[in-house]
Amino acid sequence: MRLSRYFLPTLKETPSEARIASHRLMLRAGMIHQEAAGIYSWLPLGFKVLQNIEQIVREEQNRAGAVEMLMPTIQPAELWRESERYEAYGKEMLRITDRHKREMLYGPTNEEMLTGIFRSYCRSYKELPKLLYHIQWKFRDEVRPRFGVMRGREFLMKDAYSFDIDEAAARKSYNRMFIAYLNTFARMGLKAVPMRAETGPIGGDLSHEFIILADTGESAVYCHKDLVDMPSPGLDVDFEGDLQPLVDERTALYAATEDVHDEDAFMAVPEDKRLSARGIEVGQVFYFGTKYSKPMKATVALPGGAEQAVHMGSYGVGVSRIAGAIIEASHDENGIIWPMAIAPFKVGIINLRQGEVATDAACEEAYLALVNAGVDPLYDDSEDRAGAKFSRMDMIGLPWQLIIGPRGLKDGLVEIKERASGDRQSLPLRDALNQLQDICTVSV
RNA sequence: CGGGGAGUAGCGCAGCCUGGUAGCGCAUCUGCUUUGGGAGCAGAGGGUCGCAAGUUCGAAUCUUGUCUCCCCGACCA
Repeated sequence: MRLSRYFLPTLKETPSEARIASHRLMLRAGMIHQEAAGIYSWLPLGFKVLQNIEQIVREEQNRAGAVEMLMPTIQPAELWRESERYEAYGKEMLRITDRHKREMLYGPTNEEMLTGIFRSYCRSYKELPKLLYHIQWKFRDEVRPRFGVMRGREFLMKDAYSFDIDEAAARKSYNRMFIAYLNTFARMGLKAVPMRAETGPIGGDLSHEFIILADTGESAVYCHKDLVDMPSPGLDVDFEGDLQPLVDERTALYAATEDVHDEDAFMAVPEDKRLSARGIEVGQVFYFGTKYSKPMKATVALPGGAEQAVHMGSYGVGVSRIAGAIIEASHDENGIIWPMAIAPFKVGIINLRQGEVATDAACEEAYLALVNAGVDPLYDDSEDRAGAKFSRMDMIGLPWQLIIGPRGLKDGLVEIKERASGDRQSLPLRDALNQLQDICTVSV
């Protein structure tokens, strides 16, 4: 993509309303545009990031055996009356009345809706288990939205729902999602620690939150240090096999959010292994048994003919929130530092002297070569001065920069700069292109 | 929802106390010079001062109401 054709409205000055790094940088890098408190448009650069996150989530859900579908944003109130959550949910639920005076709502979550779908079609234990998910916008009318997309009112979320015959079977579904989440976050370059958590308004008695450690985290968390660097299970996990040992390995050590923190248990952790920090929740898994299936009569026939309410779980990943969370976990004073898997473009080409024949030609050659290699670089072909281009490229955080100017070309050289380390090397254009192609092909 | 703060040019702000034809920096446009870390000089364009009432000869400025945004807390993915 040529910058001159792109829509990248970067800001030199920081909008006054943004207080934390990710919010500031998302506004400055032209990723998002605020429409109202907690409601944002996703501009092209931000949208690419969002899609990259979404795609990784989708691939890992599919790998774990979940099946994608799509439910609407608007739901009828009746469904929520059945579970008695229509009144219980309170003002966080955005309620809408249509032209026929029917009560509707903008969905804050979809347990009721999918339970409704399930009971319409599934009558026998033979149809279990089922594990379905969708990626959809949701709305919770937070009293006080803040931190940009990390705590917006409208947010993009992946939520999966499992239906099983009993608790033992439900736990297997729970484990699938648990393992899938570890791989999902690892692929995004995040170190997410599963921690025991409160079940909240969704209800149930088994739940883990997946937490990214960051100084600006929303809540205090406590865990055993070894959990932070424990490697992810890996993409070759056999989801049809027994996942319990993998889950046990990660739940044996102490890890809890402040809501369920047990100081005595934490003190049992060796002192040099105790980690108390702040964290950002990027995912949560719940098992809640028959909380919805019972009142909503989602039952199946057992082999003997008796009716049994299905055991359910739900599993969320905050897709839009992760965009902010990654920046919180990965930035410096110059701007964002995208992990390779999430970066909106993997390579940025900087033309240091737009209009100078040899420089333009070299940039053009580099651009076309990378495009043809499937790399999708962002080529800064603007008339801006070198300094402005360096600053902007650093701010938007593309992992690799290819810097081409007359000074280097005189000796037949260009520069490659790695955003994360700041390391630069001078080399012939051919070599630079080969190197960038290798890097981008291997890690994608 | 309790407490606090702010709405003046695209962005960041001053002016308000003490009413009298609306300003600064950045950005934008034009010209010249410059050209490897957010350039310099000269010139230009752009605002019914959130909205609505009221006081006054006269309101960005004073009064009342209202809307929106932000911060702290409670709540939450």
